[in-house]
Amino acid sequence: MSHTEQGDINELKRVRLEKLQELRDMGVDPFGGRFERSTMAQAIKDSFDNFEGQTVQVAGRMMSKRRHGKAGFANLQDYSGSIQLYFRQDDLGPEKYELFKKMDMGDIIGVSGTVFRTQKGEMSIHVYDLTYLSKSLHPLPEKWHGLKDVELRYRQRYVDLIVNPEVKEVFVKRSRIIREIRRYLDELGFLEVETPMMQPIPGGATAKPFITHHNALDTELYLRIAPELYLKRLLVGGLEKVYEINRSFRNEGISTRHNPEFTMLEIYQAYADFQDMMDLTEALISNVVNQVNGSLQVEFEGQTIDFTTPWKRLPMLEAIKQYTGLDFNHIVDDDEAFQAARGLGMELEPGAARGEIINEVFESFVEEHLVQPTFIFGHPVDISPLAKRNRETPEFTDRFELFIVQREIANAFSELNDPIDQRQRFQRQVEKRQSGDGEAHMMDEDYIRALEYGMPSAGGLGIGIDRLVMLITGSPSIRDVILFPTLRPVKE
RNA sequence: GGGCCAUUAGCUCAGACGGUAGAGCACCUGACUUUUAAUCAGGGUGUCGCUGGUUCGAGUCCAGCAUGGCUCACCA
Repeated sequence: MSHTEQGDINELKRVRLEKLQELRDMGVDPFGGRFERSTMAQAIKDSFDNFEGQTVQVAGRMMSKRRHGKAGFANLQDYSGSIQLYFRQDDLGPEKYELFKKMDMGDIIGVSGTVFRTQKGEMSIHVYDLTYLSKSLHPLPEKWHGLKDVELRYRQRYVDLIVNPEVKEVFVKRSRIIREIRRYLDELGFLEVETPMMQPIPGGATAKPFITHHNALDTELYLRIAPELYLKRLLVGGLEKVYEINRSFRNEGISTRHNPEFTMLEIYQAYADFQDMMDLTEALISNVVNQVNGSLQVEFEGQTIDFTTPWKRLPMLEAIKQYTGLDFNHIVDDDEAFQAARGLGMELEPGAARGEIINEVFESFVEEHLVQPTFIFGHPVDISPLAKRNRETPEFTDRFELFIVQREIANAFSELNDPIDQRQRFQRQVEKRQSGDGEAHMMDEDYIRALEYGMPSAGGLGIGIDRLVMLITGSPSIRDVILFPTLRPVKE
């Protein structure tokens, strides 16, 4: 232990360190090893009749302790739940009972005993042997308010998980959601793949990347902002139905809806289009919600979200017309669009393209109204550099976004597979980049070459897993569904 | 990055007008062999986020900084 740590040590920790030494002096290893459990706390409660009178071995963390002279009670918490323990000096003998007396809240122990019910009816274990498995040196937060300090909850998630049971439930649910997604896609014959997270050219989204450096290669690498371009290379290679669930990274602001690293699901299906992806999105999400929550209705911030299919499908221009009265079908050039947006009180940078303006208007006036699951489709090509143009109206794309409680949950389109058009779109992005837009795409020659070999027409879909988990678990902040959200490091 | 708010004991929180720092839980000592927010008797364990300033005197007022939350901007 370092000198400074010694100096900073507080009374509570000092007392526990002393007890630790006392255990050692008694010949007890405070950090015991393997312990054979015969069952779990919750299992005993769930089928008490089968367990009553039986001998069991359980292990876990002691969360409370009530001593009554030469007997006492404690509560033992394991992954499944918690159960009360009963200790009697007459049954344990003075040495083991001394161990019980020394036990602190938070200590991890294994016990052996018989299952019984107390006079007050509490299902309990009458302990006749106990083993120290880990001494806890820090006091746990208060027992009925739990740990509330948000910063501490995120920084020391382990403590949060110990004392706030609902936190564990959220992350168990998150795991089930992802498992259910995998199961669903695997059953449809999709192949799960892993593509580079460190990329020489970051692409597939408009976002600022993190930059890092590889020493041996002496080259800059970017943490991926999306897996998209690699997954579509796989379509070229003949992997016709692929998906990837993993992290992407964007070097942007942090908010209740944004974490610098976040989990995205991307799915690509050859010979399909964005309509197929809409059907898939609807089926996938409604299935997951139903499997995980046992219902298609979900409460979120006082609102009931109904995932019953089919969901509303609304063309973007239609939605804008509905909420602003503006019909961009009749506003055909950039100038006119600019004036129209100004008329709505929007401040725009001069030189914006009609498509960009349409998107701005949509985000400012429509998004806030989209509470129930709604597909918005038909995005301008100006804001969709990787999406296939619509046959009838080529300045729009066959693309949709899914909105639920004002949040964008999914984004999908018919994938652009024309290498010549793709090159021009990249070129346009490169120009934007040169004029200072750090989020615009870079030219990706290898991706163009892949398209030149021939990529089947395909539908592609991206779903923000963290946001989906937020909805399903009723969590208002993305930090509530990420175990270790990004925080500024504490500096010494 | 902007705006607003918060920061007091291990945890959850009080601290009017500026006058020697408080409670509950936890912890320590003792009593108690079926309690469960156990109870009873006793004990306060603190760089009031940090640095300055105003003042006879600052947890309290002022400024700057730090960390976090909400929100706006940006995005998924």
